[in-house]
Amino acid sequence: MPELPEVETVRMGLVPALEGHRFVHVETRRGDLRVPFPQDFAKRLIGRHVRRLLRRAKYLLAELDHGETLVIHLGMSGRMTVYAEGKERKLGQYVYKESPPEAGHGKHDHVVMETDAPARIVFTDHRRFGLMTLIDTNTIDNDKLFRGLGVEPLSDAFDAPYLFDALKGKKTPIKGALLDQRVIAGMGNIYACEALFRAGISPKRLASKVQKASIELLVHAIRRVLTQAIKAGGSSLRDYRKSDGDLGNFQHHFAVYDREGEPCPRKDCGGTVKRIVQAGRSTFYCPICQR
DNA sequence: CTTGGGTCCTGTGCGC
DNA sequence: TGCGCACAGGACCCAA
Repeated sequence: MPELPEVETVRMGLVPALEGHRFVHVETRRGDLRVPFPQDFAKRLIGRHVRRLLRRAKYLLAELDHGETLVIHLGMSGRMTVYAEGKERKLGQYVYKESPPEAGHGKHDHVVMETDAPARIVFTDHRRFGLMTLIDTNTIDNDKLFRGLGVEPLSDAFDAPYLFDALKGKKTPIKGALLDQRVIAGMGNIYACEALFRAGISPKRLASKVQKASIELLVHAIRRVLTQAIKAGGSSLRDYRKSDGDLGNFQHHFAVYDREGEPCPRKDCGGTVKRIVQAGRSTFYCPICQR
Protein backbone atom coordinates (compact mmCIF):
# COMPACT_ATOMS: atom_id res chain seq x y z
CA MET A 1 0.00 0.00 0.00
CA PRO A 2 1.86 2.94 1.23
CA GLU A 3 4.65 4.31 -0.87
CA LEU A 4 6.71 7.37 -0.14
CA PRO A 5 3.88 9.94 -0.49
CA GLU A 6 1.54 7.95 1.74
CA VAL A 7 4.19 7.41 4.40
CA GLU A 8 5.11 11.08 4.27
CA THR A 9 1.44 12.05 4.63
CA VAL A 10 1.12 9.76 7.63
CA ARG A 11 4.28 11.24 9.08
CA MET A 12 2.93 14.77 8.82
CA GLY A 13 -0.30 13.67 10.43
CA LEU A 14 1.51 11.99 13.31
CA VAL A 15 3.77 14.94 14.09
CA PRO A 16 1.27 16.83 16.28
CA ALA A 17 0.53 13.68 18.27
CA LEU A 18 4.13 12.57 18.66
CA GLU A 19 6.77 15.22 18.25
CA GLY A 20 7.62 16.83 21.56
CA HIS A 21 5.31 14.42 23.37
CA ARG A 22 5.71 11.51 25.74
CA PHE A 23 4.30 8.01 25.53
CA VAL A 24 2.03 7.54 28.50
CA HIS A 25 0.65 4.16 27.47
CA VAL A 26 1.61 1.55 24.90
CA GLU A 27 0.22 -1.90 24.36
CA THR A 28 0.59 -4.55 21.72
CA ARG A 29 -2.41 -6.70 20.98
CA ARG A 30 -2.80 -10.03 19.27
CA GLY A 31 0.30 -11.65 17.92
CA ASP A 32 3.30 -10.88 15.86
CA LEU A 33 3.73 -8.78 12.78
CA ARG A 34 6.10 -9.80 10.01
CA VAL A 35 8.87 -9.38 12.56
CA PRO A 36 8.18 -10.09 16.22
CA PHE A 37 8.07 -7.11 18.55
CA PRO A 38 11.38 -6.65 20.38
CA GLN A 39 11.71 -7.67 24.02
CA ASP A 40 9.82 -5.31 26.36
CA PHE A 41 8.66 -3.23 23.40
CA ALA A 42 5.91 -1.38 25.27
CA LYS A 43 8.00 -0.92 28.41
CA ARG A 44 10.83 0.62 26.45
CA LEU A 45 8.45 3.20 24.95
CA ILE A 46 6.42 4.24 27.97
CA GLY A 47 7.74 7.46 29.50
CA ARG A 48 9.93 8.21 26.48
CA HIS A 49 9.80 11.58 24.81
CA VAL A 50 9.77 11.86 20.99
CA ARG A 51 12.37 14.33 19.78
CA ARG A 52 11.53 14.22 16.08
CA LEU A 53 9.50 12.14 13.67
CA LEU A 54 11.36 11.50 10.44
CA ARG A 55 10.87 9.42 7.31
CA ARG A 56 13.48 7.35 5.50
CA ALA A 57 12.29 5.50 2.38
CA LYS A 58 8.97 3.96 3.48
CA TYR A 59 9.93 3.87 7.15
CA LEU A 60 8.77 6.21 9.88
CA LEU A 61 11.40 6.99 12.50
CA ALA A 62 10.44 8.36 15.89
CA GLU A 63 13.65 9.47 17.53
CA LEU A 64 13.33 8.99 21.29
CA ASP A 65 15.11 10.69 24.18
CA HIS A 66 16.96 7.63 25.47
CA GLY A 67 18.99 6.72 22.43
CA GLU A 68 16.57 4.42 20.64
CA THR A 69 14.44 5.07 17.58
CA LEU A 70 11.00 3.61 17.10
CA VAL A 71 10.90 2.27 13.53
CA ILE A 72 7.57 1.73 11.80
CA HIS A 73 6.84 0.23 8.39
CA LEU A 74 3.28 0.00 7.12
CA GLY A 75 3.83 -2.92 4.75
CA MET A 76 1.02 -3.29 2.23
CA SER A 77 -1.98 -2.59 4.41
CA GLY A 78 -0.77 -0.79 7.54
CA ARG A 79 -2.53 2.27 8.92
CA MET A 80 -1.77 4.70 11.69
CA THR A 81 -4.88 6.43 12.99
CA VAL A 82 -4.70 9.34 15.39
CA TYR A 83 -7.58 10.09 17.74
CA ALA A 84 -7.88 13.09 19.98
CA GLU A 85 -8.55 12.29 23.63
CA GLY A 86 -11.67 13.91 24.97
CA LYS A 87 -13.15 15.68 22.00
CA GLU A 88 -12.42 16.24 18.33
CA ARG A 89 -9.46 18.55 17.90
CA LYS A 90 -7.57 20.32 15.15
CA LEU A 91 -3.82 19.87 15.25
CA GLY A 92 -1.80 21.28 12.41
CA GLN A 93 -3.76 20.81 9.21
CA TYR A 94 -5.60 17.72 10.46
CA VAL A 95 -8.72 17.36 12.54
CA TYR A 96 -8.57 14.31 14.79
CA LYS A 97 -11.81 12.66 15.72
CA GLU A 98 -12.65 11.84 19.27
CA SER A 99 -11.50 8.37 20.16
CA PRO A 100 -14.46 5.98 20.12
CA PRO A 101 -14.32 3.32 22.84
CA GLU A 102 -13.72 0.58 20.27
CA ALA A 103 -10.65 2.33 18.81
CA GLY A 104 -7.76 -0.04 19.18
CA HIS A 105 -9.99 -3.05 19.75
CA GLY A 106 -10.55 -3.96 16.12
CA LYS A 107 -9.64 -7.39 14.81
CA HIS A 108 -6.46 -6.09 13.20
CA ASP A 109 -5.48 -3.33 15.60
CA HIS A 110 -2.01 -4.47 16.67
CA VAL A 111 -0.56 -1.57 18.63
CA VAL A 112 -2.22 1.19 20.65
CA MET A 113 -0.10 4.09 21.83
CA GLU A 114 -1.16 7.07 23.90
CA THR A 115 0.82 10.26 24.23
CA ASP A 116 0.41 13.34 26.40
CA ALA A 117 -0.62 15.42 23.34
CA PRO A 118 -3.04 13.95 24.40
CA ALA A 119 -3.68 11.52 21.59
CA ARG A 120 -4.31 7.87 20.92
CA ILE A 121 -2.53 6.30 17.97
CA VAL A 122 -3.72 2.96 16.63
CA PHE A 123 -1.66 0.80 14.29
CA THR A 124 -3.88 -1.42 12.15
CA ASP A 125 -2.62 -3.93 9.62
CA HIS A 126 -4.79 -6.81 8.47
CA ARG A 127 -2.07 -8.41 6.37
CA ARG A 128 0.59 -8.05 9.04
CA PHE A 129 3.32 -7.23 6.53
CA GLY A 130 4.10 -4.14 8.58
CA LEU A 131 6.79 -3.84 11.19
CA MET A 132 7.46 -2.02 14.41
CA THR A 133 10.76 -2.22 16.19
CA LEU A 134 13.33 -0.30 18.21
CA ILE A 135 16.82 0.42 16.93
CA ASP A 136 19.80 2.16 18.50
CA THR A 137 19.74 5.70 17.08
CA ASN A 138 23.51 6.06 16.82
CA THR A 139 23.97 3.07 14.60
CA ILE A 140 20.67 3.08 12.76
CA ASP A 141 22.29 3.84 9.39
CA ASN A 142 24.23 0.59 9.65
CA ASP A 143 21.18 -1.45 10.51
CA LYS A 144 20.21 -4.00 7.90
CA LEU A 145 16.91 -2.20 7.31
CA PHE A 146 18.67 1.00 6.27
CA ARG A 147 22.19 0.08 5.20
CA GLY A 148 21.59 -0.46 1.51
CA LEU A 149 19.00 2.22 0.82
CA GLY A 150 19.51 4.53 -2.14
CA VAL A 151 19.00 8.28 -2.15
CA GLU A 152 15.78 10.00 -1.20
CA PRO A 153 14.09 11.04 -4.45
CA LEU A 154 13.06 14.39 -2.98
CA SER A 155 16.54 15.26 -1.78
CA ASP A 156 19.14 17.29 -3.69
CA ALA A 157 21.24 14.16 -4.07
CA PHE A 158 18.70 12.72 -6.48
CA ASP A 159 19.60 13.94 -9.94
CA ALA A 160 20.17 12.59 -13.43
CA PRO A 161 23.86 11.70 -12.95
CA TYR A 162 23.00 9.74 -9.81
CA LEU A 163 20.18 7.82 -11.45
CA PHE A 164 22.12 7.17 -14.63
CA ASP A 165 24.96 5.78 -12.58
CA ALA A 166 22.70 3.70 -10.37
CA LEU A 167 21.11 2.08 -13.43
CA LYS A 168 24.36 1.42 -15.21
CA GLY A 169 24.86 -2.25 -16.01
CA LYS A 170 21.39 -3.23 -14.81
CA LYS A 171 19.98 -5.95 -17.03
CA THR A 172 16.51 -5.66 -15.61
CA PRO A 173 13.67 -3.63 -17.13
CA ILE A 174 13.61 -0.03 -15.93
CA LYS A 175 10.33 -0.54 -14.07
CA GLY A 176 11.85 -3.19 -11.84
CA ALA A 177 14.98 -1.14 -11.27
CA LEU A 178 12.91 1.79 -10.03
CA LEU A 179 11.32 -0.45 -7.41
CA ASP A 180 14.73 -1.45 -6.08
CA GLN A 181 15.08 0.42 -2.78
CA ARG A 182 18.86 0.50 -3.26
CA VAL A 183 18.31 2.71 -6.29
CA ILE A 184 15.55 5.05 -5.11
CA ALA A 185 14.50 4.89 -1.48
CA GLY A 186 10.73 4.92 -1.17
CA MET A 187 9.66 4.28 -4.76
CA GLY A 188 6.77 1.88 -5.14
CA ASN A 189 4.62 0.31 -7.80
CA ILE A 190 2.12 3.12 -8.41
CA TYR A 191 4.56 5.98 -8.71
CA ALA A 192 7.05 3.97 -10.76
CA CYS A 193 4.30 3.42 -13.34
CA GLU A 194 3.15 7.02 -13.23
CA ALA A 195 6.66 8.48 -13.50
CA LEU A 196 7.54 6.27 -16.48
CA PHE A 197 4.37 7.38 -18.22
CA ARG A 198 5.15 11.03 -17.63
CA ALA A 199 8.69 10.56 -18.91
CA GLY A 200 7.48 8.64 -21.96
CA ILE A 201 9.66 5.64 -21.19
CA SER A 202 8.53 2.05 -21.74
CA PRO A 203 8.60 0.02 -18.52
CA LYS A 204 10.06 -2.84 -20.56
CA ARG A 205 13.14 -0.92 -21.67
CA LEU A 206 16.30 -2.26 -20.05
CA ALA A 207 17.49 0.05 -17.29
CA SER A 208 20.98 0.40 -18.71
CA LYS A 209 19.60 1.29 -22.14
CA VAL A 210 17.65 4.38 -21.14
CA GLN A 211 19.22 7.44 -22.75
CA LYS A 212 20.66 10.26 -20.66
CA ALA A 213 18.01 12.68 -21.92
CA SER A 214 15.26 10.28 -20.86
CA ILE A 215 16.85 9.84 -17.45
CA GLU A 216 16.69 13.60 -17.08
CA LEU A 217 12.97 13.54 -17.86
CA LEU A 218 12.47 10.61 -15.51
CA VAL A 219 14.14 12.35 -12.58
CA HIS A 220 11.86 15.34 -13.02
CA ALA A 221 8.82 13.12 -13.46
CA ILE A 222 9.61 11.23 -10.25
CA ARG A 223 10.10 14.41 -8.25
CA ARG A 224 6.93 15.96 -9.59
CA VAL A 225 4.67 12.97 -9.20
CA LEU A 226 5.82 12.32 -5.62
CA THR A 227 5.47 15.98 -4.67
CA GLN A 228 2.00 16.21 -6.18
CA ALA A 229 0.94 12.99 -4.48
CA ILE A 230 2.08 14.26 -1.09
CA LYS A 231 0.16 17.47 -1.69
CA ALA A 232 -2.94 15.38 -2.46
CA GLY A 233 -2.54 13.34 0.74
CA GLY A 234 -1.42 10.16 -1.04
CA SER A 235 -3.44 7.60 -3.00
CA SER A 236 -6.26 5.60 -1.42
CA LEU A 237 -7.10 2.47 -3.39
CA ARG A 238 -8.05 -0.04 -0.70
CA ASP A 239 -6.55 0.18 2.76
CA TYR A 240 -4.68 3.42 2.87
CA ARG A 241 -6.06 6.26 4.98
CA LYS A 242 -4.47 9.41 6.26
CA SER A 243 -3.83 9.51 10.00
CA ASP A 244 -7.05 11.46 10.55
CA GLY A 245 -8.92 8.58 8.91
CA ASP A 246 -9.73 10.42 5.68
CA LEU A 247 -8.96 9.22 2.17
CA GLY A 248 -6.06 10.50 0.12
CA ASN A 249 -6.87 12.10 -3.22
CA PHE A 250 -4.14 11.32 -5.66
CA GLN A 251 -5.80 8.17 -7.07
CA HIS A 252 -8.02 10.52 -9.06
CA HIS A 253 -4.94 11.85 -10.83
CA PHE A 254 -3.50 8.55 -12.03
CA ALA A 255 -2.66 8.58 -15.72
CA VAL A 256 -2.17 4.84 -16.11
CA TYR A 257 -2.15 2.98 -12.78
CA ASP A 258 -5.24 0.79 -12.40
CA ARG A 259 -6.58 2.14 -15.70
CA GLU A 260 -6.23 -0.88 -17.96
CA GLY A 261 -8.30 -0.52 -21.12
CA GLU A 262 -8.86 3.20 -20.72
CA PRO A 263 -7.64 5.66 -23.34
CA CYS A 264 -4.16 7.10 -22.89
CA PRO A 265 -4.63 10.50 -21.25
CA ARG A 266 -2.00 12.09 -23.46
CA LYS A 267 -3.66 14.37 -25.97
CA ASP A 268 -3.87 12.94 -29.50
CA CYS A 269 -2.06 9.73 -28.49
CA GLY A 270 -5.00 7.44 -29.16
CA GLY A 271 -3.39 4.52 -27.33
CA THR A 272 -5.00 2.28 -24.75
CA VAL A 273 -3.55 1.68 -21.29
CA LYS A 274 -2.20 -1.84 -21.02
CA ARG A 275 -1.48 -4.03 -18.00
CA ILE A 276 1.43 -6.44 -17.94
CA VAL A 277 3.15 -8.34 -15.13
CA GLN A 278 6.81 -7.69 -14.42
CA ALA A 279 8.63 -9.49 -11.63
CA GLY A 280 5.27 -10.46 -10.23
CA ARG A 281 3.91 -6.92 -10.05
CA SER A 282 1.35 -5.20 -12.26
CA THR A 283 2.68 -2.57 -14.61
CA PHE A 284 0.36 -0.13 -16.35
CA TYR A 285 1.54 1.84 -19.36
CA CYS A 286 0.69 3.19 -22.77
CA PRO A 287 2.38 1.11 -25.50
CA ILE A 288 2.02 3.97 -27.98
CA CYS A 289 3.65 6.90 -26.24
CA GLN A 290 6.01 5.06 -23.90
CA ARG A 291 8.98 3.91 -25.91
C1' DC B 1 27.40 -10.26 -7.60
C1' DT B 2 22.54 -9.86 -9.89
C1' DT B 3 18.00 -11.43 -10.98
C1' DG B 4 13.61 -13.68 -10.65
C1' DG B 5 10.33 -16.44 -8.18
C1' DG B 6 8.11 -17.86 -4.04
C1' DT B 7 6.47 -16.49 0.36
C1' DC B 8 4.50 -14.13 4.27
C1' DC B 9 -1.08 -12.73 5.47
C1' DT B 10 -6.00 -11.31 4.99
C1' DG B 11 -9.60 -9.33 2.30
C1' DT B 12 -12.16 -8.29 -1.86
C1' DG B 13 -14.06 -8.69 -6.29
C1' DC B 14 -14.92 -11.29 -10.21
C1' DG B 15 -16.47 -15.19 -13.23
C1' DC B 16 -18.95 -19.29 -13.24
C1' DT C 1 -25.57 -17.01 -3.02
C1' DG C 2 -21.64 -19.57 -2.96
C1' DC C 3 -16.96 -21.16 -4.42
C1' DG C 4 -12.49 -20.71 -6.06
C1' DC C 5 -9.11 -18.00 -8.09
C1' DA C 6 -6.58 -13.76 -9.02
C1' DC C 7 -4.88 -9.93 -7.16
C1' DA C 8 -3.52 -6.06 -3.76
C1' DG C 9 0.70 0.58 -2.17
C1' DG C 10 6.24 -4.37 0.25
C1' DA C 11 10.24 -6.66 0.92
C1' DC C 12 12.69 -10.79 2.67
C1' DC C 13 15.02 -15.18 1.38
C1' DC C 14 16.97 -18.37 -1.54
C1' DA C 15 18.19 -20.73 -5.84
C1' DA C 16 20.24 -20.25 -10.33
